[in-house]
Amino acid sequence: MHVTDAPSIWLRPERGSRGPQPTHSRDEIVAAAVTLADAEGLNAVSMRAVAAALGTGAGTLYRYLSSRDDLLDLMTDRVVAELRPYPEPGPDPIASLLELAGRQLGLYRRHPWLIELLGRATGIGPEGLAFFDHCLRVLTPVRCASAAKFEALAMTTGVVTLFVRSERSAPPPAFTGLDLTPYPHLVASFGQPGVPRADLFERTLRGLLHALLEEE
Amino acid sequence: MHVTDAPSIWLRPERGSRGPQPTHSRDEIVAAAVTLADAEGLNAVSMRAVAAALGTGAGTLYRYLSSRDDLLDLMTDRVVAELRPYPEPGPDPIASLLELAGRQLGLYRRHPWLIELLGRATGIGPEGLAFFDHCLRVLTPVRCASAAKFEALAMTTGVVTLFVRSERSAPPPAFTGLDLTPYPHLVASFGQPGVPRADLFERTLRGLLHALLEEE
DNA sequence: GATAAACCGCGAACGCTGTTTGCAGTTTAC
DNA sequence: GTAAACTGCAAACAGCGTTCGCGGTTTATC
Repeated sequence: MHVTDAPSIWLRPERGSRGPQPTHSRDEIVAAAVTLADAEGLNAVSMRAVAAALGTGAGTLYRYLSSRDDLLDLMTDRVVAELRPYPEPGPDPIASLLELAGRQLGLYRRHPWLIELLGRATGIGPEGLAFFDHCLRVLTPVRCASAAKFEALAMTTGVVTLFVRSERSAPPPAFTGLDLTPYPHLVASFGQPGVPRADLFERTLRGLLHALLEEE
Repeated sequence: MHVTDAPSIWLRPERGSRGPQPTHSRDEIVAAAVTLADAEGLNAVSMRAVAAALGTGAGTLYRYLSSRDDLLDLMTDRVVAELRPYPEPGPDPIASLLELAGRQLGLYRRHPWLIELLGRATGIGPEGLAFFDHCLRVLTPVRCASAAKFEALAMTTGVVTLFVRSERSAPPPAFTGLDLTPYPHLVASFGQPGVPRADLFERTLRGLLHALLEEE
């Protein structure tokens, strides 16, 4: 099995000391990539497209990054910085955590492509660690095992992404031409309009955190 | 804007009446693709690889499917059929729903690539509809709006995927070489080992469903 | 001050991807 | 019997991430 010895992008210096002054920078490249992703989605973030936005060729980017995955990691960390400044934790840890979850919700709404990137195992950067650290700080008064807090935070972030996903998923495609007789309960449920509740987000997370952070 | 008039793969007949008997079939192709995905992941499911597993060329597959997305939709519906036979609903709707969630958990564990496919807007097939319909049947005794049930079911499926994701995500990469002083709470949390609770799955879903299905 | 190592931008190329197209041969409907 | 519809197949196209080699530039070292 092959193991890449190349250090993570977070540890690699941007450039050495020798050589001509580079035309671009990691920050400029990542900013261009984020702009592209915000406008046209993750698929539009090809090395060639990002390079073209900077007026150069795809190969040039590899002077600053070692792969597209590195670029995605940097993009993630860049927008996660938008979660700052972290609000000072109040007396109620759950309420403070809900406020942080609300900030995440806004972040994912501004940058929908983030959702596709969260499934990756690799790539947690300084800003991601800082946010996680702040969440742990908020949870300090809660008396339960660290592992439970980890689980609760992971689940919270996950539920936030689920909400954004459900917001973005279009209404059901009307099932045109499909025989619905095998699905009687589904058909029956299309009676009442059912206005979605406004407090669904907070309600869900409260139920979740109550179950996961129960003191023992 | 361009709108594809091509009907969904579920409505298109497998073949017409004229012409020679085809060498392959949708089912055979989808089965080969699922085998490939189970063994080597979704990225290994290229049209060429699937075709090679069937001893033919990539172009041939387009006699049976109109795109790779169609293939992914068919793969999803095929494995969702593994959720059958649905257990007869018991007296407690929440308990019955938890049992169904457990079946989903097993399904996602057997076919991890399913998780990557659930984010897509398109592609709910007959088996997916049948499972959804059965969930609604289980929830019949619960007295709340249909929209709330929809939300609860979507959230349940989402939480199941979050669990599988967290199971598959490797332990933290040990942070080799990274300066951890900016993250004091994170470092402090690495004291107690914290054995993960076994009942986490059921506990989480109960808290969630209690919050979402509260009768009003 | 000269030399060598390291770095820059650039363009061409490699192997991979999903998809389209044209061709020859086969089966069925009218 | 003829025409339409279908089949398998191979080649080709455009796009992707990535690598490589080139000439030119900057810096560290002797």
